[in-house]
Amino acid sequence: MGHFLGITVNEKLYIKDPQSSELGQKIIQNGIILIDEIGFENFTFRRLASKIESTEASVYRYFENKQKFLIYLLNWYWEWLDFRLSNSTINIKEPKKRMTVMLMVLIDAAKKDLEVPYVDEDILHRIVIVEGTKVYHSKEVDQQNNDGFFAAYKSVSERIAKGILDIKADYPYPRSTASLIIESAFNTLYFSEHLPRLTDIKRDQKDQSDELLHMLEFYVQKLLA
Amino acid sequence: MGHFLGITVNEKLYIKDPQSSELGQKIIQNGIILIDEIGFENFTFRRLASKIESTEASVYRYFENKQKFLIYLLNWYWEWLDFRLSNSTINIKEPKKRMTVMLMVLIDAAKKDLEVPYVDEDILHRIVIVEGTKVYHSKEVDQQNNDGFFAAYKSVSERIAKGILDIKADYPYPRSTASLIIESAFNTLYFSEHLPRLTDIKRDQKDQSDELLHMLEFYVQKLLA
DNA sequence: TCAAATATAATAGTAATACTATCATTAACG
DNA sequence: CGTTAATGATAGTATTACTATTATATTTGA
Repeated sequence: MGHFLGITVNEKLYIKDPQSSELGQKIIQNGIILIDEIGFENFTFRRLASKIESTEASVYRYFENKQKFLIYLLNWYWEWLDFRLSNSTINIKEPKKRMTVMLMVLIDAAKKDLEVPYVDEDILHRIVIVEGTKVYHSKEVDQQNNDGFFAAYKSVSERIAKGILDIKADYPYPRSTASLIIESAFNTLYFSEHLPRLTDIKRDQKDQSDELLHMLEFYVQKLLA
Repeated sequence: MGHFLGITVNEKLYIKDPQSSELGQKIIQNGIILIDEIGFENFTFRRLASKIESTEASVYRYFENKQKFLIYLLNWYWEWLDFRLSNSTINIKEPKKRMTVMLMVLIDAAKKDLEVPYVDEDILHRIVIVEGTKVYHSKEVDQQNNDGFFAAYKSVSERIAKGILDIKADYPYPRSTASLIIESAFNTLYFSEHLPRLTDIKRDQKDQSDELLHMLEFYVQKLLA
C-alpha cells in the first residue's frame, strides 16, 4: 500500500512499493526530474540509475518498465490532485464557488495543502501536461483500464462532472465537459509556451494563470447558462 | 513537392518525396495500415519493410526516422482536412451554417470529396485520433515548430477560429475554442471506445456521429451565445 | 548475538531497435 | 547503348530494454 498522508497508488503499477524505501523515493524524486529534463522518450532506467548512483537492475526491482513508471507518476499526480480537490472544497457549499475553487486547484494557482518530500509537484505538473495523454493513447489501454490504471484520472474527471451537475442538474454533457475543462487547462499551458497560435492566453503576461482561470470560468459559465 | 490534387507536405519531413514513387506510396499506404494495427510504439521500419517486401534501408531512403514518418502522415491528414474544410464551405455564406459544415467535416460524417488511392483516410483518421497529440508533446517541439511541421494543424485550427469570429466578431477566445473543438471531437471518439466514463457519447448507438455533432454544436452555440 | 532473510550493487549477457554503410542488380532515360 | 537513379541484399554498430547471477551490506528476530 502507498504511504505518506494518503497518496496510495494502484499496486499493479509497481513491483515493490517505491514509497516504502529510500531507494524507491530516490527513484520517484529523480525520475520526475529526469523525465522533465530530457523528455519521456529519451528517459531510460539506465540514465536514471546513473543519476542516482544506483544500477539499472535495482530500478527494475521497483518498476517493470518505464511505461509503468510513467503511469505510476501520473497516477500519483491524479491521486494527489483528487485529494486536493476534495480537501479544498469540503467546506464550500455554493456550487459555483466550489467550481471556481476546483478550477484554481486544477491550474495549480492555489497554494499546496499537501507536500511530500520526495515529489516536486510543480515539476510533476509539467510532466502531466507534456506526457499525460500518452499513457492512455496506446494499444494496451483496454487492458490497463481493466487493471484500474486510469481510475484516479477518472475520479478527478467525475468530481468535476459532479460539480457541473451541482450547478445545473439537467446539463446534458457533464463528463465530456469535465474532460474538456481538464484538457483545455493543460493544453493552454502547453500551447502558450510552445504553440502560441493555438491559444489566446499569452505566456509572457505575469497574470497568466488569472487569464487561464478567467477563460475556464467563461467556459463553465457559458456552457451552463 | 507533394503530388496528387494538391496534398503538399512540408519538404523537411521526408528525404525523398514518397508520393513521387511506387515504393514511396506503398510505404505510406502500408505504414498507415501497420501503425493502426500495432500502434506507433510497436511500429518499426523493419516491420514495415517486411510487410511491403522491401528492406529497412529502402524505407530509410524516404524518411529519417519513424517520428518524422508519423509527423508526415499527420501533416498529410491536416492538409487534407484543411482542403476539405475549405472546399466544403466555399459556397456557404451564412456563418452558423458554415460552422456546422466544418464540424461535420471534422468528425468525418460528411462524404469524402478528395480520394487518394494510396491513403485510406478512415484508417488515417483513427491514427490521428490515437497518435495525433504525441508528435507535438516532445522535446523537439520548438525546433519542429520552427521547421513548420505543425503549420497544417495550425491552419485547420485558424480556419475554425475564423469561423468562430465570423459568428461573433468580439468573441474573446477564438483560438483556444477552436483547439478545444478539435480535441473534444477526437477525444470523444477515443473515449467512447476506450474510456467511456470520460464522455457522455455512447459507442454503441448507431447515430454516434450525430450525437457528437449535436454536442459540438451545443458547445459552439452556448459559448457564442 | 548470531543466523537468516532481505536489499542493493556489480557485472554480464541477450534480443531487439535504430540506424549507417557498402555493393550488387535492375530500371529508366537520353 | 551507356549512364544514372532506385532498389535490394547484406552486414555491421551503438543503444535500448531487459534478465540472470553472484557478491556484499543491512536488517530482523529467535
